[in-house]
Parts: sequence; structure tokens; C-alpha cells
Amino acid sequence: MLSKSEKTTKFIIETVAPIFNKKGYEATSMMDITSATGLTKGAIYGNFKNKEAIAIAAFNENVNTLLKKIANHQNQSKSPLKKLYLITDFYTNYYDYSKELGGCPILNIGVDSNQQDTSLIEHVRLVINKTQHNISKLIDWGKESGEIKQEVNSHLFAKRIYSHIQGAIFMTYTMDDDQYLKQAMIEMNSIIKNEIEN
Amino acid sequence: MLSKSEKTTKFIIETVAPIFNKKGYEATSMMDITSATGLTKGAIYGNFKNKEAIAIAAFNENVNTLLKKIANHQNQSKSPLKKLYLITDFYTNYYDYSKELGGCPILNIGVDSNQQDTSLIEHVRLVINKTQHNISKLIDWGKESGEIKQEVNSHLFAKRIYSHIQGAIFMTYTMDDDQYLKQAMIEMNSIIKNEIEN
DNA sequence: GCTTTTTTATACCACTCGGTATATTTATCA
DNA sequence: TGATAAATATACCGAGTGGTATAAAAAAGC
Repeated sequence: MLSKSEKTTKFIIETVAPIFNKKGYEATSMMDITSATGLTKGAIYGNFKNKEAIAIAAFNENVNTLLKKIANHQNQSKSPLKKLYLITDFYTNYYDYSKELGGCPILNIGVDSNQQDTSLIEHVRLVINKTQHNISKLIDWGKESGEIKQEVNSHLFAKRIYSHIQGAIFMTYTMDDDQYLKQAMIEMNSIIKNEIEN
Repeated sequence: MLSKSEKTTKFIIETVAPIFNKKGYEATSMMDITSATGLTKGAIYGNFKNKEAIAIAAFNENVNTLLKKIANHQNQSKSPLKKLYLITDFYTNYYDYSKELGGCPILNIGVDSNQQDTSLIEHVRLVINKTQHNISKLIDWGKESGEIKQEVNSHLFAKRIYSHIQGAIFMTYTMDDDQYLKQAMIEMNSIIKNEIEN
């Protein structure tokens, strides 16, 4: 059973998560937060130390929602190779999905927080490293099972996949054209097929 | 001969261009502008309609500097195919170069302005379309000269190159690791060689 | 050199910013 | 139910926001 403040905290985070994701740290004001939640500053500051703490919680909320969704999508198969294909499959429809979050949190907060004196950028880097590590492990696992070529550099390939995906996300959002994502995922699939599949 | 106000306007733009590029539109204040230029608000508003007009001028300044640099780099060769390779060659060292600008203006302003009620995003899209068009024409030219395969879809390939590059720029900046850019350009070179070169 | 025009500085506008001390309300549990 | 503790509302803080009217200064043209 959640206490009152735990419920309020949860409510605040879920409500402001898409706002911070859309507008960025500086452009999101405390008034955006109070008017979106219907709460007063007293209630907000009773549950969070400061604005930065809310932004970090909001980012983690968005990322956790996203990562759970991807993990769930990958559960459609037990094969590491097929799990790789399920990643590209997930991102094929990422534009529609991520609109609910207010865009891609990694891209938005990554760019927004990079030159600001916030610790947000460290959280972004943590998530990127974690995700790349997961992809890397997937490839290693595929090598063990014989589905993926032994000579593949899993760490390098994970970075390559991630960079490719994020580029397509940026282009899709900036140009409001999801063909960037769809084409990139087609390309990614053929790269997996031709370059690493055994 | 430039008039006084033309000189002042030029001075303001060049001074604030990296600031807007780093901090983004909302996070850059008029005080940032007055203290960086040493001018007062009277002088600033005597030369610009409002803050948005300064931001647009600053973005165009950064982009023009960048595009001129790329065009100049491409002048090393007259062959369209080699000009393509010179693009990837340029972006191999883009991290060090673009630091002077305060980062990549397309990425920074593209993400920053996307959810804000500024006309900046339209300027970003214009530049992206223009650049992709130039790459596309380069490929068409290469097809005419026989350096590039006839069956290549130049428009699609241009989008693919651009998406690839921007992804690598995002990752390089966010992770502070220029291996993303360097590896992506190596990959890009082999794609040009294997997929479109005759 | 003098006048007219352009450019810049000063002082101010109403408003919003993030944050806080305190009072009031609400939940918790004996 | 009544006392205690937790959570929320109110009112306020100093500082900063983009923007402007006007006065002072500097440039331009004759």
C-alpha cells in the first residue's frame, strides 16, 4: 500500500514526464508543473527537493516505460538473433509510440542537458551505456549459440546499431517524416542479415 | 562600406551565435546577449525586432559558416564521387571543428525548437532539405559521369547518408566520444564503395 | 561646423522565475 | 475520537524575464 505522499509523488512524475520531455529542462517552469498537476508549489516542494530532481525523475520515468516496452517486445522470441531483429522491428513504429512520451527521451534530454549545468546528462549516458551493453550481450549470446558469426565485434556493433537508430529518430522527428526510421530499420535488418548472421 | 548599424548587427550575430547554439532558445536570455556583446538592450532592440529574430540570425550564421566550410572542403576534387568521399572525410573531424560553433546547429536547434512555438524549426528543415538536395544532385551527377551506378536512388541515398551522419554527431556529443563519428564515417565510406560506386 | 538622422543608453514596465517560511488541512494510529 | 505527524495551501521573497518609451550620444550629409 502506497502512502499519500508516495501516491502524490508518482502522480506528479507521471504527469510532468511528457512535459519535461517536450519542452526541456529550462523551458519547463514550475507553473507548468503546478497547472498540469493541479497542485500547489507547497505540495510539489514537499515531495521533491528542487526542479532538477523532478526533471531527473521524469526522465527516468520515460526511460523505464520505454525500456520495459522494448524488453516486452523482445520476449516474442528466445533466440538472440531474433531478439536483435525485434529491436529494429520495435523502432520501425517508434514515431507513433514515442509521441505519447513527448518524443524520444534519450534524444531530447541528451541534447537539451548537454550544455547545461544539470546532472541530467549523466543519467542519459548511463541509460545509453546500459542499452548498448544489453545489445552487446545479445550478440555475444548469439555467437555462443552459433547464430552469429564469431568474428563480430559485439561492442562496436552495438554502438553502430544505437547510433544508426538515434540518427533515424532525430531525422524523423525533425523532419516529421517517419520514412527515415522505416528506411533505417530496413537497412539495419539487411546489415544484420549480411554482416553478422551465420 | 558597412553602415554603423550593419556593423553592429554583424557583431551581435557573430557574438551570440555560439551562445544560442549551446544553450538553446529559451535558456538564452537577453542578459546573456547584452553581457556577451557589451551592448545595452537599447542597442540590441535597435537592430533586432525581438529575441526570436536574433536566434534565427544566429542559427543562419552558424549554418552558413558550416556549409561554406564543407563546400570549401569539397573543392579539393572535381569528381562527384570524390566529393562524396570528401563529405565523410569532413565529418570525420567534425567534433573538434563544431566545438567552436558550440555544437552542431542542425542537431541542437533541430531538437530544441521542435516542440517550441518558434519558426526556428522551419529554418532547420530548410537547411536539411537543401543539404540533402545537394547530396542528391551530386549522386545524379556521378551517374551521368559514369562513376556511380545507374540504379541508385539518389534521393533515398542522400537521406540515408544524412541520417547516418546526424546519428553519429548526436552520439559523439552526448557520449563525448568521437569514435562514433569516426566509425560511422568508415562505415559510410565502405557503403559508398560497395553499394554505389561503379 | 551645423543640422538632421541614426544609433545607443537609461530607466522602467508588468510579469514570471525557482524557492521558502508558515499556516492550514488532511491522514495516521493509538 | 483525539492527539500527533504528515502533507498541502497560502503568501511571499529577491532576482530575473522580454520588451519599450524616451533621452542622450554619435554618425551622416550638406
